[in-house]
Amino acid sequence: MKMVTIKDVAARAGVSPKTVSRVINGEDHVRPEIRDAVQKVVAELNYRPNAFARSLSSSRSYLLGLFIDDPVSGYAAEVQHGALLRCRERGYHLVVEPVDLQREGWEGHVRDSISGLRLDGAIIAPPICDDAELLDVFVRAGIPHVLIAPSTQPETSGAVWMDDRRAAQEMTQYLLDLGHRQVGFIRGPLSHSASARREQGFRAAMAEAGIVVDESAMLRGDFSFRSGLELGDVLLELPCALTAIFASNDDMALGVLITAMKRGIAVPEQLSICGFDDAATSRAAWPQITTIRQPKAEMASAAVDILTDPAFRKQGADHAQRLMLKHELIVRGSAGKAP
Amino acid sequence: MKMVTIKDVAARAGVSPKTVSRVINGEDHVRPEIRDAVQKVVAELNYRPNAFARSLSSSRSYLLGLFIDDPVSGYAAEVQHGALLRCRERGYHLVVEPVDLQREGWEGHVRDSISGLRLDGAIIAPPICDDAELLDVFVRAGIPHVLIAPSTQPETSGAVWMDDRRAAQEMTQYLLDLGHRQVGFIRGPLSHSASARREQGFRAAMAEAGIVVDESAMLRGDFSFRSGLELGDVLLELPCALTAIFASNDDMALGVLITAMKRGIAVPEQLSICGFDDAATSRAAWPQITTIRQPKAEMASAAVDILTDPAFRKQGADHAQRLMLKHELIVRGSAGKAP
DNA sequence: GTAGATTTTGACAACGATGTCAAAATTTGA
DNA sequence: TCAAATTTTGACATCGTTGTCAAAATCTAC
Repeated sequence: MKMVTIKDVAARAGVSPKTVSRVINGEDHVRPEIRDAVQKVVAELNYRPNAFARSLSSSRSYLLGLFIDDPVSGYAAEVQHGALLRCRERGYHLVVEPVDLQREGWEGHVRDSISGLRLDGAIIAPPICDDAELLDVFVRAGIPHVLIAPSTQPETSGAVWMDDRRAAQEMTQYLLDLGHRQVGFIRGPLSHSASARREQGFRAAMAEAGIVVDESAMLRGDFSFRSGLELGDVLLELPCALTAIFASNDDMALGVLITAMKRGIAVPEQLSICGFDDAATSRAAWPQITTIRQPKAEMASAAVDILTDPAFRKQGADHAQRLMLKHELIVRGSAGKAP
Repeated sequence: MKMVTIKDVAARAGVSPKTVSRVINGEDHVRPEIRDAVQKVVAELNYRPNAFARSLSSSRSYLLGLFIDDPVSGYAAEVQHGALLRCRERGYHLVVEPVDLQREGWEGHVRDSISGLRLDGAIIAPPICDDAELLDVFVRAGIPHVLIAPSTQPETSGAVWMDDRRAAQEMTQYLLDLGHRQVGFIRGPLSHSASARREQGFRAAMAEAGIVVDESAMLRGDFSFRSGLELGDVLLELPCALTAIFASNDDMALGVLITAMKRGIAVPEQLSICGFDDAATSRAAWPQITTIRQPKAEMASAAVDILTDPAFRKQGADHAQRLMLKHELIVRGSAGKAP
């Protein structure tokens, strides 16, 4: 197919290609009447600049990379969507790159994207945003990058996050306010730093209420539905008779819910359950799960904003930017008054 | 950051840039010893070709577009992942483009991707792969494209799909074999062509068994959890006392399941439920939902294969390729013997 | 050993935009 | 009105690769 080039537009508008370029990029120093004329021709010919030529010439790619561990998860999907929409608004495109740190050769893939595609910036999702070796690849390549919900915040990286600790604390407080005193907690995997912060929040709220946490009711899961199923069984066998279980993500909360159902335990009448994430599944269950909404899409859009902000781009990756977004406690049916 | 160019490699290997280019692209006509020498230098310098320069020069972008309606759905995630992995194997990158046909300006966005990024090919997911206007944009642009599970198969488009009709027929037969005679069916939205084929399969199996379908037990949902919830209520009020309900996707099946639970109806003892899709949620519920596994990732990989197949690329989009993949009936706990 | 066929190699010109910088046009100030 | 200051414009080189095509090297057959 014949493509319309900047020359075609220039010829038809009776100006030089450079002038057309100026109009397209909204630069100064173009007389209004010429600007209008050029824009008219652009519209007429339906001209679109060739992204490759532009990138080659300007050494900007208008491409952001989203590096993510498990692109199939609902979490990933929401993050991606948030990033995608904002990219579009900003005239950028998004390239999604799955990174499996367990697999040999991940570094090569990441390098390929950075060097081959000349990414203008990178968004790195949890949990891989906590991997020092991975971050080092970006730092060494001099690519501006923003971490989503990282555990530590390296000087050289931007970051967008929410207060997991505080959110977990609020959720725990919510349970305490409902009269619960025997509360079990299911931690997430060590690889997810957020899960540690959630645990801290839980402990803080309990301590504040003067309740000694029963360590036998603090189990570690792996964020999977199955582990919720299994650990729920363990918790419900406990002699201390829990009246509430707080799982540090929704999939596990769902597992606990199903386990309770199998055992004929009424939720929330006999047992309150709450989760964390506001995953799609938390709404699919019955009763729907009381949980914490993470601003997933918003974190991603914010990351795009940071990376595409002209001011930020100018000063380079030195002034890594940081931003904390708000979470929200979503009350649904799975948690109720203590029996 | 200083980038390594093909010239650097050429200089160090003592050959011309063109020869390096030949080695990199695996072309013929390079003496083995030179090939090896060049490859060694490439490894030493950690050279990666600049994708933009390459694209600009060769008028190939090594970029495929995935055009999708709702990128947040689990379906989308699986399709995307399948495509992503295969793209990587083939040295391609994937750009995901959400397309909202309801929104003014979608055509402009699609055109932007095609023209601006010079996509080498496009994968179009359901349900938008059934929109003639959208397809026309690709056809006119002369972009090879493969439709995933489309309803009709235009001559100018490739397609990858599964046999929805047959799958639904098998599922229905499975219910019939379990002794069910009063079976309700929840259809999908008209916009999803697959849902019509699933309905046909259901009717075919019922007809074959000599059972007259009760039209009042054939309701139309919109593939959402909520509609399963509501229509489940309607079906369970029916005087004909259904012993099984076949929802044409898992989210709706889940809705029916929850409704049954709320009403104290035991699944599968009193009511069998089955779905379609093998969505993540179908495993999260209890009992887990008996369903049809769609080869989502496989369809996407196959689409990538078609688009990146050199033979296909050479002969152009004229020889649109077609491929049907196998589904699988997944027996879980939500369907059992008729009471 | 030589002519001719074949393979291997490299020089050079694209690809389509933007950056640089100097020329042309316009405005300003006296 | 003219010189100087300022704004607007375009010529040209450049980004890093690949396509084209002719030159150089090698092989084949007599």
